Amino acid sequence: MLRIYNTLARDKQDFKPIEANKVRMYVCGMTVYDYCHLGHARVMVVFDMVYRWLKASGYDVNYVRNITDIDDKIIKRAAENRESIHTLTQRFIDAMHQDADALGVQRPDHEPRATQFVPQMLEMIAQLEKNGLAYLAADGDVNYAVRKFDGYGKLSGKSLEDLRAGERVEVASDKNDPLDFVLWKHAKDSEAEEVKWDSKWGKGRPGWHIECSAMGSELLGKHFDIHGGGADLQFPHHENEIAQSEGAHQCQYVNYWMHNGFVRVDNEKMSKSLGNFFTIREVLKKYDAEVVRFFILRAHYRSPLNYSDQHLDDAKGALTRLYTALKGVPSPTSGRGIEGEGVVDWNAPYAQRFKSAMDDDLNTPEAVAVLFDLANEANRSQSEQAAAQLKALAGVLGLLQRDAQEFLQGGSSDGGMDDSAISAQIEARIAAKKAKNFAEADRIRKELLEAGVVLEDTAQGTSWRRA
RNA sequence: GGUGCGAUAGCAAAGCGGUUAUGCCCCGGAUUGCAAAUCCGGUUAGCCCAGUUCGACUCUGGGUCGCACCUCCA
Repeated sequence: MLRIYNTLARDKQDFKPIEANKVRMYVCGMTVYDYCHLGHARVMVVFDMVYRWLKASGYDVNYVRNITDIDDKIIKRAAENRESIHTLTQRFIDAMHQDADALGVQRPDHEPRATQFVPQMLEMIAQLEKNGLAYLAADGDVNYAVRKFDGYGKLSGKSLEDLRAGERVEVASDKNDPLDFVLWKHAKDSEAEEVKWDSKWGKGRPGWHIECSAMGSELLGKHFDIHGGGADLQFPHHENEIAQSEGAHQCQYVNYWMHNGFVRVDNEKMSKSLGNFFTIREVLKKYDAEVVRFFILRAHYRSPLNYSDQHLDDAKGALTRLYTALKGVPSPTSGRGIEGEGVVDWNAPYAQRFKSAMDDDLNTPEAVAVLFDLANEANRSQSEQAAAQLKALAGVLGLLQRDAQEFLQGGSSDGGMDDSAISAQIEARIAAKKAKNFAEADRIRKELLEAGVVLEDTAQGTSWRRA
């Protein structure tokens, strides 16, 4: 049975779906005004892994990951670029998809954009107003009256008193309570028509938190199973979502809240405000996308993950070991089902270990350790079956699905020797070896090594890979 | 200041009240013309102080340090 660490309970709990065999899951996605960085990569990969594991466990999953395409930063960036917000957001949505695809992230079932759900948001705000939880402030904004909602703070474990004590910012004057947050922002004259929607409170645009509440309930219902996102969204974003959804619908919003840990650089959170971030595409210039995915899944999703070249190099070496064990195993026949689906015999010992690791709060480091044990088994026994099992299990994590040779020999584009030049050198070396001219053979091997090519002589002949 | 999380070998990273985590690195052996890859074996752990226990890296208490949230952030 799957157990999930539920932020709401601060503990691991048995996962029981609301509807038998079905899981409804929502994850907070990106605000699209810039390229995704490694922190975004982690959310996408982590919840992709959760999505895959739920499906592999036999659930029919409805996975929603939203796109925030209206927001202060988007408006600002569009103005700086002198382009429409639509042009700007579309460009970065496309870029996000490219990055996600590269990392082997499956598309969610729905990727709703905030701008397409404004009517639902307005409806929800009206309901909150009706329930006495929202009010129109003097400045024209509609705010949420935090004090009126009983359970405020239950997710983040904060009390209103604690929050007040820690206030660091000058309070916006027109709020009844400093902790109240905006549901509807009134339009300013200076703003483009593109960012204004009509409402009964006047022209304006939605606040950030209401997006997720409205899109979540529209696509998944008022009460759904899993809601995920980065740990930094726990407060205030997710706390506010609960206040909105439960305040409007008068029922439980989400059963399991999952939060992934941060990516760090030099032990500090990678973030836009600190400016210490690396974009996905930047990293992919230097490292294979699967190495990056493996690097992420090798750590537990709730633990901090330090980024450095050394760690990526290490991940690359480890992944190389797995692929080496797979040499000669054909790629899965394409065309049907999920990668690895139908191939895994879950009663086999390694598969059982893998499953219990994954069922224990998605313990991918443990699951990956099983992969290495299986690689050892495959190498030792030279069993094609073991290798096939390795590939199938790894497939559940979205790993090891490429042809081993392609992975091991890939990366020629960045200035290395091309494949035909390598083949020519290998032929020359074989000739030298036949003539017992080992000095020449070793010279060629050394030359290739300096070009980043490692040779391996086997009974079947000489193979090579890139270091 | 409030709240929460963490501290495991050279690096990274898990489980577990007693029995090999795992990967990279390092050392020895097998294999190889020599290598590489692979296999076999080995070295290097559990922040500090108390307590519980026959026995603690694992449980409890205290301390120290680190990180995060309390402001937009995945």
